Amino acid sequence: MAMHYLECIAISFGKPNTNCENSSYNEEINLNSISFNKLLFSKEISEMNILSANELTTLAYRKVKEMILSDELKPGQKIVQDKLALDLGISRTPLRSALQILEAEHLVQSIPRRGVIVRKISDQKIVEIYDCRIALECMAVRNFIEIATEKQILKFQKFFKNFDTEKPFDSKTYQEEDIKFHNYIIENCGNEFLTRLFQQGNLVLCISQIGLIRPPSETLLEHRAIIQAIGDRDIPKAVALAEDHLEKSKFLVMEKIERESLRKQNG
Amino acid sequence: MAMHYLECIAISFGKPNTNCENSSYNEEINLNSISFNKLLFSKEISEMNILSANELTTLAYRKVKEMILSDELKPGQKIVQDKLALDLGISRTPLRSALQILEAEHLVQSIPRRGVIVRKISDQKIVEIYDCRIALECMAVRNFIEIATEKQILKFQKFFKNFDTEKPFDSKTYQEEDIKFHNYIIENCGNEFLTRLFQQGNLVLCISQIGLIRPPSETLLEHRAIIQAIGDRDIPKAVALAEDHLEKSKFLVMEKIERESLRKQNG
DNA sequence: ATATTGTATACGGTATACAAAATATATGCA
DNA sequence: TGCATATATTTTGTATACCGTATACAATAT
Repeated sequence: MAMHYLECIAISFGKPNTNCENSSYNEEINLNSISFNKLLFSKEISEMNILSANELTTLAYRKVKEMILSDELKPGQKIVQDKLALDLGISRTPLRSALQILEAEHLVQSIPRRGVIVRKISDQKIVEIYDCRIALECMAVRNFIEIATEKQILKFQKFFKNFDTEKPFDSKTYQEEDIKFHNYIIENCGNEFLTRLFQQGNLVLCISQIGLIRPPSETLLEHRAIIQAIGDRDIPKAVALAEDHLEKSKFLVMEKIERESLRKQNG
Repeated sequence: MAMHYLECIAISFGKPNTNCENSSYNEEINLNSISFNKLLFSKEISEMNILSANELTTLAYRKVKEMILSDELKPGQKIVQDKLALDLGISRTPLRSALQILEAEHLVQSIPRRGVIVRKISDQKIVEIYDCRIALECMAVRNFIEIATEKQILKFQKFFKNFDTEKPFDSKTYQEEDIKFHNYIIENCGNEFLTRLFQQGNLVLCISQIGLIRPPSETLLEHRAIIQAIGDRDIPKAVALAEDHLEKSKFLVMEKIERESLRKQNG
């Protein structure tokens, strides 16, 4: 049963005289018309070079994702495709494509013949995500130290330079820096698959959605300590610090769950 | 700028008198008409309760995924949507939806206005996936031992019961058992997010695609040792064994990369 | 007053139609 | 014959139409 589409091997891709010559097809696309939420969509974390540029699909994907992560579309809320498509100025087809992707990312749930609703990221899920991050980021720190060039280390040491415990700073900017900091390690540890896994599962973004878990005064010192240990290429110390850093935030979320569980019991 | 679709909160879901009463919407759907590749699509690993039952989309998703993982659709090959849709007996719309999902899973790459091609999973990627699996599965083993009930342990100890080093056995069946074994730990360690991450990233399936890396005679003993250690609830030992088990396979793939790299240099 | 059934409407899922783009083919010219 | 340009064909991406199902609401029965 030889299927006839098996014959259509792609041999002519990347030919000269196309607008894709000599470039990776993973290149990102720019849709300047959309104004991004800087925090949630900082270049490092979600230019989503995973995705291709089905222009309107990409537009819808980004916009809807932004709406979900910024709580403009609320958990449990049903997304009425006609209305949302109208609002975005596109037809339902690309919107539905975008929703398929968001469903694969688990940000949205499709119920057959009912529609698509926004998923809720429970605190329990946040704890679970933290456990995954701890496992993966510790691995990333280890590998990063092993393979990082001096140049990479130097660039890494620039993180949080502009933040000072003395004078107050914008917490949104701080959170953005936090995201970039963690992503830098992930993206430079020599494991491309890891980067993709983080993007696919929104491991960083999902947690960021609930805002800062601990005050910068606390985490800034930890970040600095991690930077120091990595600069010294002290693997055991860096891994321990990174683990502790995430573990502490996770613990706070666990405490919150505990508190709310007790409150429920006591009425 | 209050958007009008914000008002359409889904409140009436799960009403009685519908055919969805009292049931989770995550329930799986059965499309008996499709014959699955048992190995690649064993119930445990990919009934994909993540996905909703857009019936034809789901059908296309499964079928195309199976075709990719079984090498019926080969890496680099272009998927001509018209032809494939015709072959599957559906229109391009649900096929395209399926391809969107597969792209999010990175099994396929979409190039704007050119088409969709099947991605190649390089040996280098396999190594990267192994690193992620080592980090995550060690965490899973630890948590599984901590929370597993006696019943779960007992069920777990049944794995590989029917395999004997003395008499030969079907390697496909063995690989299937291997997949189930690893998935059992992942799915019972109390971290639902982890399960999803494995499904989303195809962490187990991608590696299985290249077939058995080491002979069962070797891995069977390791599997048994892990089972033993978990049965004893010996966390350090179990984690060490699990890590070693994966690390050994990873090492073989790394050696293969090395060999091929040398062969290339020497012509 | 409450429950039940029937009907209207809204909405989701799929197929199809159409336009834009890319690839393949043909034509003309050196 | 070989290359450049023009034309035809294929194929993708988007919009829209259609159909079936789910929900809402009203009318009727209990």
